[in-house]
Amino acid sequence: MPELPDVETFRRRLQRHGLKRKITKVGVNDRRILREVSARRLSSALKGHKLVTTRRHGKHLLARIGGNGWVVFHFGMTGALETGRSSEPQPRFTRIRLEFADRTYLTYTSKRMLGAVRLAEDAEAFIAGHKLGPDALDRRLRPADFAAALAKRRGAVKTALMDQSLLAGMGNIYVDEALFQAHLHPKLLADRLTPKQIKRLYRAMRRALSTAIAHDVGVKNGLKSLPRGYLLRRRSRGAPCPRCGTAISTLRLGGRQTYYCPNCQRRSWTHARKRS
DNA sequence: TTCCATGTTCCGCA
DNA sequence: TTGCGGAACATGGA
Repeated sequence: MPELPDVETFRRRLQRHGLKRKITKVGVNDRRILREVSARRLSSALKGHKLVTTRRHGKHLLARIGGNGWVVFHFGMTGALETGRSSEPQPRFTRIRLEFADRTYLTYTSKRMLGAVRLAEDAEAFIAGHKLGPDALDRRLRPADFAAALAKRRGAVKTALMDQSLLAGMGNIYVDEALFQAHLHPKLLADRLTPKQIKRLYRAMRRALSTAIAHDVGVKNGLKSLPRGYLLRRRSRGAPCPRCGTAISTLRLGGRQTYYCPNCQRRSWTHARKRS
């Protein structure tokens, strides 16, 4: 599930239900999810302390520990953060569980175990160390920065947008949506987009991400709760394009299945450059 | 049973 | 050096 909008939803959940409560117990159900930290060290860093602030950068969620440092969550393809009362059963696939003094809990769940939980001394250093680009929704990211980043890329625009070192937060799903909204073929070359196309893409990307957050896509009905006109509501081959009715096509790009409308997202001359 | 999956990383090749 | 395809990771669900 987790791309930027989902992680933002988890952040808000943590902000609301996980801060300023004393952590009384740290349960590690499966230590394979831990990176560069032992279960014992994670526990001693958290136990007796409170989480005091949250922060999201791309698909990473960071929570500042009252004592010192940060706990950093990455969700892989199937991770989530859930909260509840201690009396309720814990969710399936719980890997890490924090018990709070007010008899509530926070769990990190992950079906496929592709995510990671770690500790970091400093948030900025963590972001820099993991070579993450600017957050895709960061207000400081201006269209000109976006254009400059794309201009440095040789390959397909879709591949560029998925590269977390260029831009943090976009994944397979939302890249498809942004390209669809911007009427751009996924295989257009990033460094050959016109200023107009880049502007369209920038707007479509920001709109798609903030719309998904506003619609609580990470919580409620998932992608089905997006407004009409969104490709993601029916992301399947042969489904009618929500704009023109043409059957949605697929292609494989960067190892991922890519959905697009062959009519709305026609290639133009900007793609025609051949590799030499 | 087989295939696919919203992420990341590493390897080999061109 | 850059970009890309493919595989691996691990496991549930269609």
